[in-house]
This record gives sequence, C-alpha cells and structure tokens, in this order.
Amino acid sequence: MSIQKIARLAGVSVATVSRVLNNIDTVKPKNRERVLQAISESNYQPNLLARQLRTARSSMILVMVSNISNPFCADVVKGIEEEAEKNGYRILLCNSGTDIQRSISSLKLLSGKIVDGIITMDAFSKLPELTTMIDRMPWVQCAEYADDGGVSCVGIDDIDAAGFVIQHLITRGRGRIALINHDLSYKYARLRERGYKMALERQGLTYRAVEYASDLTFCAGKTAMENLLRGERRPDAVFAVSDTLAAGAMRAIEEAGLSIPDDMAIVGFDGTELSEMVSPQLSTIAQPSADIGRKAVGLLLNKINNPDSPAERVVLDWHFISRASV
Amino acid sequence: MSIQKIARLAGVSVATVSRVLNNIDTVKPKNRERVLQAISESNYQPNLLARQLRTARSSMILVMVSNISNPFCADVVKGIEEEAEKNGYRILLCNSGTDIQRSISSLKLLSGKIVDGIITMDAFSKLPELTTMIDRMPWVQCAEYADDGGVSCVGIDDIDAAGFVIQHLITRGRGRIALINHDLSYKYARLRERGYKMALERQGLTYRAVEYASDLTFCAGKTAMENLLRGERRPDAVFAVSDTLAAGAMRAIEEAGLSIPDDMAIVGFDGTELSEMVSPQLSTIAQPSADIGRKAVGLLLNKINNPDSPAERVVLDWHFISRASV
DNA sequence: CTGAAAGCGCTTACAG
DNA sequence: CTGAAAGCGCTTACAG
Repeated sequence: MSIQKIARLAGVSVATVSRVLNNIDTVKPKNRERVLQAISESNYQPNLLARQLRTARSSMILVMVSNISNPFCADVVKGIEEEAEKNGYRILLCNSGTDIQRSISSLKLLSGKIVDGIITMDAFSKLPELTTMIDRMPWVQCAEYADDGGVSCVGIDDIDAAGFVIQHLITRGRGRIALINHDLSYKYARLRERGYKMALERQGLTYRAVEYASDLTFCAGKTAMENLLRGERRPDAVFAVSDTLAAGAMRAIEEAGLSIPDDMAIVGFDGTELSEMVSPQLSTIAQPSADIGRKAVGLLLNKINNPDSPAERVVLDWHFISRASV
Repeated sequence: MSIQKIARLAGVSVATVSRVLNNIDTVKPKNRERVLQAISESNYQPNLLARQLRTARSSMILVMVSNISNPFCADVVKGIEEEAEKNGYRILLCNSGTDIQRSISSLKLLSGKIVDGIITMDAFSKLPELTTMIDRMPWVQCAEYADDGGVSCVGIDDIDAAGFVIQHLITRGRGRIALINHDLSYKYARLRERGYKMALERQGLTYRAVEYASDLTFCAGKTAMENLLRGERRPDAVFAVSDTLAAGAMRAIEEAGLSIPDDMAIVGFDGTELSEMVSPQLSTIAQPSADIGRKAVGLLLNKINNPDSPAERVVLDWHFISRASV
C-alpha cells in the first residue's frame, strides 16, 4: 500500500496525497476529502523509511544506556524523554550492555540516518574507533565525560561530590573508609576515586581500600563488599559509587552479622528511589538526573540544528541526602 | 557520501560497490580492494534507510515497555535481547509510559517499516484502535494477554499463581488477606484478582480488601498500603502483584510501626532481584522472565518469516520463592 | 565477473 | 490549487 495507490483511488496525483499527508493547506477541500477517504478505506500507513530518506530527517534520537536495570539511567531517560517530546522528537533506547559489538551496531543507526542524533551514557572515551565512526555527527555524552573535544557532555563535579562524602564520613568519626568503585574505563569512576583519595589525604588518613565492581548491580556490590570484609583491616565506612552497588553492599554487611551504621556506615551515589527502598535508608549523593537528561537533549538539538556549533561541557549541581545509613 | 561517490572513486559501478558491501563473493579481488580502499578513505557509511527501503527488511524489532524502571521488564528484555541477537536481530526499546500518544507513535515504527516486528508488554487489549492500526503485522504480547485472536502472546497462569499465594498465606494462619493490584485494564491484573477471590472463596474466608495502584512503582505501593492500613479492619497479610509495589508496601508497614511478618505478612510477584534487596527479604512468585522474553522473540520471528501462521498462546511455569516476609 | 537500469515510497521545486 | 518529474541512496534481476 503506497501513496500511488491512494492517488489512484482518490483520482488525484501523488503530490496531492503527499500534501494532505503533510497537512499542507493549499489542497482543495473536496480533494482533501477524497484522499482522506481513500486512506481510511485502504488502511494506508505511510512508509517512514521513504519519507526519512527523502527529507533527511527522522525526528528521532537514540539513547544508548549500558544497562537499563540501573535506576539512575531510568531517571535520566525520563528527563530525556520529556525534553525530547517537548521538541517534537521521539527517543529510541538501546541497551548496549557494554558490549562493543552491540554498541557499534547501535551507532550504525546514527551513521545510517535512522536517527538524527545520539545520547550515550557509556564509557566511550576509551573507544576511539567508535568516535571516528560517527565522526562529527550529533552526539552528546550524558553523565559521563567526553575526552574528545568534539562531543558535548553534561554531568556533575564528581571529584567534588566524592570529596564531600568522604569529608562527611570523617566528620562523623569514621577513619577507615573504603570505596566501592565502578570499572575505571569510566572517567567518572576515575574522578570519584580521585575525590576519595584527595579528601583522605587532606585529612591525613592513610587507610585505603578500593574494590571495583564489574557492573552496577546489586550482585557486584555484594561481592565487592564481601571482598572488603575479608581484608585484614576491616573498614568502618564504605562509599559506593552507585545506589545499586550500595544496596548490594548492605546485604553483604547484614549477612556478615554487622549492623548499619553502628559497625559500618555506608553512602551511595545517584539519589535514586532505591536509596529509600532499603533498610536502613541510604545516605546518598543526589544527582539532578532528569535535568541531566533534559540538558543533554538541549545540547543535542542545538548540534542537530547548528552542525558547526562548538561542543559544550555542562556541569550541574548535586546535593547530599543524609539518612540513617551513616 | 553515497555509494555513487564510492563507485566513482574506485572506478567501478554502484552495483559492484553494493556487492562488496554485501559480501557477495563474485567480485574480483582487485576491484574489491579498490572499493574497500575508497570506502575507508572517505569514511563512507551506508545509508540504512535506503537499504531497508529497498530490501523491505530491517532486522530490527521494537520492544515496547510501559515503564523501563520496572525490574521485571528489564529481566524480560534481557531474554528478548539474547534471543534476538542469536537470530541476527537488533532490538529497539520504547518506553510508552502508558501514554497513548507515545504508544501510537511507537507503533508507527512498525507500520512505517522501520522495524520488522514488535513485542509489547502493555495493556493493549483495551485499545482496539491500536490493534487495527498495525493490522496483521508481526506482533506479540509479552507477559500480558492478547484478547485479539490474531496476536500471539506468552505468559504464565496468573489465576493459578495468585491462588497459590493466597492458599499459602491461609496455611500460614492468615485470615485477613488484602490485595494490592495494578490497574484493571491489564488482563493479568484481572486474572490475579480472580485467583485471589477464588482462593478465598474456596476456603470460606469473607475478608476482602483490594487497592489499585496506578502504576508499578514503589510510591504507588506505599500509598496503596497506607490506604489499606487506614481501613477499619486491618489486614494481617498483603499480596502485591509486583515486587516493586510490595517494596513500597513494606515501607508503609514499617512507617506504621508494624513488623513483618509478625504483624503483617507480605508476598510480591515477579521474582526480581528487588525481592532480595529489601529487608526482610520478600516471598514472591518467580516468573520465568528471560524465558518469556526468549519465547516472545521465537513467536515473533515465526510470524515474520511465515506471515500466515496462526497466532499462538504460550503458558510457561512459575514457582514460589519462600522468604522471611511470610 | 560487471554494469546499466529499474524501482523501493516518498517529497518538493517547478511549471501551469 | 495541482500534476509531472526528479531524486533521496540503496539492491537486484538481467544482459553481456
């Protein structure tokens, strides 16, 4: 079923059909009527491929997340959706699972013109091949840093936020503070670790213990905490770089027969609803998730509409939420 | 940058370029070499729109979920991704947010030929307009029932599972069992409620208390439980139709100063990791989430490859996980 | 083994 | 206000 058949059915040209399809109001009412009639009779649906090929725009943007199970990602995506919709764009989600093949295949949706732009939340700074693949096309990194000067990014000051957490724990009398970090291929992970170390140094504390979680899951957090508890000098506080990791750590602490916060204080990161779901409730760094998403869309649309505009780096504010886990 | 430019650069025809792009091995090595050379020099990327328009296939399927924050959805999606990938398909995710406009716009990706098929997890049985919109195109309902005979679906026996939970609570000495259900536009919600009522009836219990959550969130679960606790005859057990709702209910119970399971037993549904993250850990009905997803892909691909094959209804097994919350 | 040509289903100047 | 025609970037019989 194509526009041609509709034209034949309605006894007009394809141009006229196209015009009523696109709400161009120069069409004579009678002709419009006949076209509409033909469309509904034949249950015609326009072929978007042909349309997008012709107009060279799709009004769709692709959002690539490494793991849809991460509630922080979901929060950012909500902001993205809201702002995109406000501007007449639809979003498509791709779950990369940090798999390089899948990421490449997703980026082909951009280079292949299926979408007009892409927002990523993954660690791409380490993958120059991907960077060249989508060259100078509209791309913004979200909640993660872009090393490549050509791509815009939006996030928070991770060093600062991590430093604040450590300082806060020290003020509350903790002296052996461990870190449960994410894979260091993420720049934000490197920055938070730097914030952790700088704050300890500043206070003259020498205890250091860092565990790396392979992904941001409950399981990985639990395993990381179990490793920390096996160490010779057990920490009296843990800072986890995501609420999900923190939740996993809490389970490990509980299973070890320790109590929170008496034996072990714990602080998470992201400020997701999950931090309220666990017991005791979790102190955490709240990121402006929806704002990060909204801002990312703003940067992306700007790039789509002005391809030559320079890349921007936006830093938003975070805040600390104090709860019973410290 | 198009196939034409590459052809000119390499001194061959577009047909030859297309052949090397598609790994057709009749191309003479020397020509292949020159084409490959031209491609890498110009950083050419094929236009997928043109390709898909021409071949009438995309090897992509769309997955529509009502809420990506729901961990059960995420689990199902994992199964879908796995099976799709195994068959050379990519998946695109759309977060409908139960918004009708967004759902329509997503379905246009199917009718507009951007994707080859669609898997939905939303309540579409009540929306005949959508059903006619995508007519007889490849579509399967996942973890929800399709009333329309033309669409395949895969799920579990919800009446049975709900009945089992109620029976179990009764056996454990509970007599006033409440239900926190989802919006009744979902058929699974109607079935689980029927299972709840049938089981109570069978045992001659007269207490009934049902609250409806507008969505499957922690917040909605908490509010629902608060309403139940305000009732004149307080329940001594609650069955929530999702782990997320149950987690919210647990928070309300805790805030009311009641203890689980002594004052109030609680059972969730889905068997997501969340049920292990709360304290005490949650008894729940485990759905074969990944299998549901995998099976949905199987049904969909069958429909894509054999458009005239009849719709199928697949029912998979569930099992009960007993934990400290009962 | 290769190329010329048709065609997928649209949109959009252009001419009338 | 409308239509004929060109063209978006591919793939694929077909002829050679």
